[in-house]
Amino acid sequence: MESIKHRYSRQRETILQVLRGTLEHPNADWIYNKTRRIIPNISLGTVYRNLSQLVESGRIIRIKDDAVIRYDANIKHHDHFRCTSCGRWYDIEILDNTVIESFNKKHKFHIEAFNLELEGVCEICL
Amino acid sequence: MESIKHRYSRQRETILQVLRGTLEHPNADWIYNKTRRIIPNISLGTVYRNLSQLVESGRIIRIKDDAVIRYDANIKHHDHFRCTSCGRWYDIEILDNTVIESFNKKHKFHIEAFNLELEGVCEICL
DNA sequence: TAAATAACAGTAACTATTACTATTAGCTTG
DNA sequence: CAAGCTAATAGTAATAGTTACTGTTATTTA
Repeated sequence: MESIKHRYSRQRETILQVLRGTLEHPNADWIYNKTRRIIPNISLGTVYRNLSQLVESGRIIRIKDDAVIRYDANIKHHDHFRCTSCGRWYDIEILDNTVIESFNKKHKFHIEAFNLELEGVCEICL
Repeated sequence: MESIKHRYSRQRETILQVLRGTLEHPNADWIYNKTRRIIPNISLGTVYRNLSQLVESGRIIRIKDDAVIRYDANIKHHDHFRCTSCGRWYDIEILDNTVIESFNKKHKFHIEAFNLELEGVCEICL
């Protein structure tokens, strides 16, 4: 990762700071609106392009809602839990590499990445 | 599940047969085109509506690509693996309920559903 | 400090999905 | 089994999220 040559841009760094400054798992539009408070004339296209670049360079990760793509600045492996009652997203830990490695040993697949999404009811709502 | 009252419709049953007849994990548009060979004037909206109903009633499941929703007629729990080289989707088994149950015991979350997606390189491509 | 070009803002286009409307066709009940 | 109720339909318009395009700006490098 991070092999692609990217020039510095204030827009990209601001987007990253915005995302690092929240525990929500926002989508592009949320990030766009927050970033606009800092760079009022930033364009939505710039947000999308930079989010993709940040994913590409491994500085953030993508998570997938039913339809919308959401982002997370926490790049160490973790799983995601969505509360069906309040809609919050949580970072949780269930899967680790050992599960994957043992699968790789048994089969002729080579697993490079995995994404686990859970849903149910969170502690607050219970 | 299957508590909702649905009238019979040839369109819905045909869609289900089309999906049961493939091991691909097609999206709505693919299903629409296949179904059109049987019911030429079926509408895309009908396909979407029925896919949602079939999910609702537990006869099929949804899986999520980066952007597009895909469907699977195999409703027994399994995980999905996508080959980054050829793009194929595979049904595989890694997670089972015991992993989830043990998590539920340790935490105050109540997990109701989970979806694991993996990517890497498949046997054929290796 | 000038040339090369990545990144930008602004906007148009695209794609997947949902909503709307008038019509058709399963189901229920007298 | 015919009449009435309304789910489901076809066809189309609208929406939302995302990507592509264009002329301009700004970072890098030599």
